[in-house]
Amino acid sequence: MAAAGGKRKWATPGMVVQVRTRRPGEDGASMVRVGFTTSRKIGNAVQRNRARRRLRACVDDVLPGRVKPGLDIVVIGRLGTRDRPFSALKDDFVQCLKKLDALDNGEHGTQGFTS
RNA sequence: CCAGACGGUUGGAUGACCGCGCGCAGCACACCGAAAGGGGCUGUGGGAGGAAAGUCCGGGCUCCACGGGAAUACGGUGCCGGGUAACCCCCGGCGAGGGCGACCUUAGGGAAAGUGCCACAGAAAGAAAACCGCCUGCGUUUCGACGUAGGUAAGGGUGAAAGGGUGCGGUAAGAGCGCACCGCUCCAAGGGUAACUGCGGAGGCAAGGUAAACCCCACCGGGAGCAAGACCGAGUAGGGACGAUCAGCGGUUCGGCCGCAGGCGCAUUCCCGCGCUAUCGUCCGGGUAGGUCGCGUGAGGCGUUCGGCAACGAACGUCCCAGAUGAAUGGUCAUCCAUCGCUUCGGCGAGGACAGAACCCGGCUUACAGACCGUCUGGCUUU
RNA sequence: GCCCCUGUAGUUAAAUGGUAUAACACUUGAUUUGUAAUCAUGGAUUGCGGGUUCGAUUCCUGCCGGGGGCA
Repeated sequence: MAAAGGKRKWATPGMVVQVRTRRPGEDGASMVRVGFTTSRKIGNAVQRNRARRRLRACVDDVLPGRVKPGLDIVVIGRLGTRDRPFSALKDDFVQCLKKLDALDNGEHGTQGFTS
């Protein structure tokens, strides 16, 4: 919720991404946490689940080792999430991270993330 | 070959890698939690439907209520026979209606038990009825007709519907008044388990429609639903028991034991009455969050044989086949199979119907790209 | 998942089985120099599809949409 309320977000046809940097005092300062949101606009329960799974698969593909630690990321599904080709979906995600200045050029291992 | 009717099957296939939740086996950690309980890794097994949908019927199961029976009320069902655990379901038949036909549709008991309704129009909407018309008698007459007493349902007009239809005879005019044919009602041989059918006979024809209007008759029905229900069980706030301490006044057998006062509640004001009264500790019980079970061997699937026109039943063999709970089936790739578009006929591109289990079964209804199989009807052509 | 309620003009509501009615809003016209007010005027497949009936908003039935409740 804190991430969703923040100002840092970017939208593409495949998804909307919101980012928040955790304060030092919070738990898991070195981890990246990812949350997914799929609203009823997308369709019924099965269509929402499928959109959510596609987003999760996309994040699992892209994320490891490329994102600054200590971030909370919220990925929101849109109508396009269901039918968009997977490679385009990945491109969307990378573009979002770039625009939100979340990509990490240095060496950080993947400390794990929860969703 | 064209057009059509009915029934059934299927609901993309194979493989690879990475994931998801569940079962089983093994291993490890003592990781989360107060507890109940949950979790990690590895291997392995299987993981949506014919409608899983709508929640419209019928059951199982669970809790609640209930001594038995009957009646009433309310709700449902409603041709006959069969099937089934049961049904508003299914099968077979009957009647009625539709179609050239294959075939389809059908809430289809009772209208001489009673009540209601049938708007508008029309004279009249039900044991009826004379508006126009037709005919007869009498009276008047300006010879056109008018008045009056009757007869008459053939004609006109109204309506969804006007109390058989057509023709001939008959008559003052008419009329089942008589006759023929058709229809109808009643009796009824024979057939059929029955619904029903009906050889034959009788009757001049009565009894309009509506019961998905009230109703009558027969039969059936207790209520709620897995968010049912059962077990384990924090914290907080109530409840109970025990112990300790304190009180505005008085008493005291020194026990929160008794009385008074005060406060609060019994809708409100006064009087009376009734009930409860503070703090701390320990224990007990109900119960909430949370957790576990319920939860999948079942009216079960498949196959063969037998009985039955069929629905279905029986016997034998064989198989174990989803179980989530902020809720698992996904992602990517390759080859093929349908489909569509472009095509220089080599290919290229797009792209997969309706739809997603939530306690479980039997039905119904609704949605559905296509593909395949079988039976039958009508028409055309050829032999 | 289960259980209820509801659907009529643009909106809010009526209507014994018998021409779908009213208010507000809207369209068009009249009145006015113009506006308001006033007068006239038009607009509904009764959510959709079947059935019963001579006739259905009403009765029966199947779908569709909207709203509410149950731990």
